[in-house]
Amino acid sequence: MEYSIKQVAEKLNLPISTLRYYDREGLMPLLKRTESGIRKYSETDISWLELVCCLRNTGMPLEEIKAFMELCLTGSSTGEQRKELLEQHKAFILSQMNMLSRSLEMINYKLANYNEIGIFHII
Amino acid sequence: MEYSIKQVAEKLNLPISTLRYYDREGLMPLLKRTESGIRKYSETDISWLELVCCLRNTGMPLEEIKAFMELCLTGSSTGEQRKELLEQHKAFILSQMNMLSRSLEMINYKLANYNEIGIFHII
DNA sequence: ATAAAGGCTAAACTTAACTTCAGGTCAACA
DNA sequence: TGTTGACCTGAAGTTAAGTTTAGCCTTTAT
Repeated sequence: MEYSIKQVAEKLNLPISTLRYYDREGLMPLLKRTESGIRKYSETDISWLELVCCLRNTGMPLEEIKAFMELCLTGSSTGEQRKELLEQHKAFILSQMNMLSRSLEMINYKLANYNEIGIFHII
Repeated sequence: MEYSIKQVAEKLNLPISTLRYYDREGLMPLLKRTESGIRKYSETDISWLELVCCLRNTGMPLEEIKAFMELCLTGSSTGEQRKELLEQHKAFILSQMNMLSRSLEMINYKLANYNEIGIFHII
């Protein structure tokens, strides 16, 4: 099954302009076109895009995602490097989660103050 | 106790340029200066900055932080609004954490594949 | 008294990640 | 056959959040 850019945009909830941008930036090296130049996304393209979104949403820069992709394209010899890259990003995500929960604590503390009658000091 | 911009930068681990930028953007309305115009940060300024960093690190735009600050300055009548704003941001943080843990799962799944001998397919 | 270290400003520059625009092509259907 | 809707490109514009630069002033230590 193949999908038009519009269908992919709806499926992944991304703007069409972003899909074109990712392609332009070389993040979709396997993406095929019709003779007349229209993009046709395969299931594999979509899986790859899902991974791109996952990495992007968790703060990996497109440059790095591209580097990862290039490792994938190079073949099985890069397995260790790819693993290393994902491990690093995993550590990054864990530290993000950590920061979020510390911030959450701070905010809960503020909110608790707001709930005590009359405690509305500055900050 | 009062602090110079350099001391604050070290304490909060922020570049001096960022501290000046925050001030320039109106995020430090209570910040005092010496006669000759040098910033002197009070303990309160530092607490406020810590909150700013907490909100900023968790994805709140400076514009919104500023809006929150202005509510704080307006006084106790804005208690409900401030509470509402923090509650919303709390919900945002929770959804962030959610996304991070879903992404973590995906990455763990990829990593598990890398650990199985010979499974180094594309993507 | 003077030099070094630290402070100040306004304005320009940077970066990532998109989005918008202008102008053109393609495909399907009434 | 023509018009409508979806697609294309290259180039320019946008936005947030800073950073850098240039030129100048102040404070402190020698």
